[in-house]
Amino acid sequence: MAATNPSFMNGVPELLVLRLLRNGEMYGYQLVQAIRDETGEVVNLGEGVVYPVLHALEKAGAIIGHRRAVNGRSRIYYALSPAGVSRLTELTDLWARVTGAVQQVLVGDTHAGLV
Amino acid sequence: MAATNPSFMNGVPELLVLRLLRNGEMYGYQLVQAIRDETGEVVNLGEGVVYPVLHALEKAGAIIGHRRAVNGRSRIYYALSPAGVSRLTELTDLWARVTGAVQQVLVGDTHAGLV
DNA sequence: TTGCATGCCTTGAACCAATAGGTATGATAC
DNA sequence: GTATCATACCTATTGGTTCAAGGCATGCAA
Repeated sequence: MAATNPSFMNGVPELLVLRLLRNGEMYGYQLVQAIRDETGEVVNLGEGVVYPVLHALEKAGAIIGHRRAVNGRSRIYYALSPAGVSRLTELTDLWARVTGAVQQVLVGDTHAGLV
Repeated sequence: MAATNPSFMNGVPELLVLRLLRNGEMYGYQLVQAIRDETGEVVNLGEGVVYPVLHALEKAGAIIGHRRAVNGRSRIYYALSPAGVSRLTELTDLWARVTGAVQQVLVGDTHAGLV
């Protein structure tokens, strides 16, 4: 029973970060705000969530960070690698499968449909 | 990185159990199979997941268990309580909000729509 | 010079699914 | 008759992930 974010968040931060980076490189602080804004404040990830995700993704080779100075500020811009693209595809697919399966139960379609 | 079930499972077991019980009382072993069958085997929860969920829900007053003997077998049938019904409503709502928000990012609708 | 927004980061606790066990009964197969 | 399987219940432990709560530094405005 989290006060800030509802449950159902497992794996969502990674998916959202990858998806947003597909539109072009972004830096951590910017991702935090983009996620808050684009979800209409339904999902509000703290920096303590986003930065570890970025570091894990970079370590896994899914994204690549470049330090750059903008207006005297130091930012780390992250870009998707080919591995990151396929990871995104994989996660998007998984997301569709799981949400679809749950939705099926919620709607109450009592049939074991093939594929 | 779970080997069996994909990620995105946070809170899902509780939601599925509550939803299935809305159709009428069921027992643990039966719930395990129903979840596997009705999701087309996309979601496959072990008994080690379902039983703790049932115990937690009963402790919270969301469901009520009755031990009953059927064919010489002892089963504990669980039924939704009024508290369980509102918990189900709450979770269903949350599920819709979160999946909707994520979907919005996945599709790439860059607008902060109200409500 | 005080405060605030930006921008990066880590640590600790808490939660929850998943694994891997364990017990016991009835039915079926050898 | 006894070994095995499906049924039916249960718990302890592990591991992964989110989250809160900090800390550090810079630029700009009051």
